[in-house]
Amino acid sequence: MTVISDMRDTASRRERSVDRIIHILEFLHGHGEGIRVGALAKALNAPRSSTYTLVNDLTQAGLLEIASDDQRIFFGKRMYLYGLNYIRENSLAKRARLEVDRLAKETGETSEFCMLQSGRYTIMYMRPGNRPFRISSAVGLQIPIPWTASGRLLLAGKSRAEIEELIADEDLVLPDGRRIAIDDFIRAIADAQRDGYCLTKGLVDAVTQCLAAPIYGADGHVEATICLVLPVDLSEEQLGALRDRLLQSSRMLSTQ
Amino acid sequence: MTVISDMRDTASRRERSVDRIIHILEFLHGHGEGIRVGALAKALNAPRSSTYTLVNDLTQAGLLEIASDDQRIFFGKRMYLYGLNYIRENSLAKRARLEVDRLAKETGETSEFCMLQSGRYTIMYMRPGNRPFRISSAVGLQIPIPWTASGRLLLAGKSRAEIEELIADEDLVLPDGRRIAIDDFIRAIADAQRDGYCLTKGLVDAVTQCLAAPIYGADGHVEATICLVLPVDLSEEQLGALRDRLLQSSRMLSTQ
DNA sequence: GACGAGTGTCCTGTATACAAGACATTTGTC
DNA sequence: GACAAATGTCTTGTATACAGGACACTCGTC
Repeated sequence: MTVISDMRDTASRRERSVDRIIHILEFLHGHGEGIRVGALAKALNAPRSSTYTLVNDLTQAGLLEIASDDQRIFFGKRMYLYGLNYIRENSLAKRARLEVDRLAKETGETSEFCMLQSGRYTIMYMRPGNRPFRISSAVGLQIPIPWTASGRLLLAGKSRAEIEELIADEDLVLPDGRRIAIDDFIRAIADAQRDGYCLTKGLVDAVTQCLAAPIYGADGHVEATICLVLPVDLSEEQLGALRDRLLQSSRMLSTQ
Repeated sequence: MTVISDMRDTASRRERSVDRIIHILEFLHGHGEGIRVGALAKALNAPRSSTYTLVNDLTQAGLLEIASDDQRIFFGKRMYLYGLNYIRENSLAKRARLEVDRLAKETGETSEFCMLQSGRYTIMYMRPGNRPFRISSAVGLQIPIPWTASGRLLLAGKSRAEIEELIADEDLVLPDGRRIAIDDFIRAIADAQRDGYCLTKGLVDAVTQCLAAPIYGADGHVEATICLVLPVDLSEEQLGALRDRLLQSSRMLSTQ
């Protein structure tokens, strides 16, 4: 039965609106900007009429909004408000947010709280430091796992096969065009697991290094990370002090 | 036809899952904390079996999460990530966020960006100031409109009937038990509209005053507000300077 | 001004998603 | 340890939500 249902052509069959909604939201998230309803239907390979009614319903509920100028639809105010509930009430997120604020204040450096969600790496919360840095507005965006120190920690404990399965080939290419060898990457994951932290230099850009520490869940696996975004030209002592402070936060958040 | 459909008993009829989903999310937002599936179904007067399948679908999609300890469901990570898209991409929200950060930095005072959504007042974004204040974590929560200076501006231009319609009776009662007379409230709205800003003292608590300025939309109505949360014991000059600075932000955000 | 491509709305038949209810477990209380 | 009140899963029939397609508009483009 499952075999048949898995095999049948998914292209054109009646679909529940729940699934349609989930697909719409996931598409918009990946797309990153507004899209007209017609184009949305085409992109999802969904019937136009159904898409129109669904989008209208979601828009009326405020989950989506239609740009008044070009009629493109995108996430709405309500979606934002609903989402805030998560970061406010979720136990780990709540504690992590406070700790990131504290860490940024004490060290003066940009601090972040990061997680993996369905194989994608995301900065969940960030507090900028005192340095006159470019403000990265990457909060909430999906970032290739190999680009980050946190990513190496989050994959700790996974087998080579799992890792290869999880990492898309193009994600191994850095913004400047360099390519990370998969063997180096897997070695870095093992190192990070052994050391209990991870430091990466000049990955996303040449002037920053990233120092990340794991946050362990109840079952002992790495549930999230907390990390510092630093300039590359720090002394060994400075870096060591920051690492000790970061590991303190890491332990604090790991112990339930 | 519409009359009949409006009149029929809404309690027990087949409902589309879109509507069920919207009701679930809206309920959770109002409820403010997790709830078991059974209780959710009862609260929404929805069939248990449908509620289970829907909640399971939404949980698998990450829009909802089930607390591992007591099986309560609440908003999930994905919902948060989707919501971040709004604040990142929405034109007004994007500009307002930057301006709030700038305002907080320049003045050293807690600054907020507020909106009305389906008759409820909400702090959309906040940046705390330098004062050792209690941090209000009311971002994203629904707050009674009469408790706030921004609320008075957001109702500008509405008729008495509309205002009475919009304000629930219990919302006129302040946290300390005092009750705002509806006539005073309506007068305050007119004053705020005339002055182009609004100052309220000791409404939510005795030691703070709130200074709010309107952000006008393309059609000339008050679309949002930007405001400062201040201690009550400021001098006239200090207050005047802050007001001028705030009105500058207000104009900046109003002009598309 | 004819044409193709797109948008948004409405109608209709039927495949199927939903509601109801049964069942096996778990949980808490006396 | 008996009982009531939950939870979570599964099956089934039928009311209806969805897909398809038609229609009337609005664009640009040649």
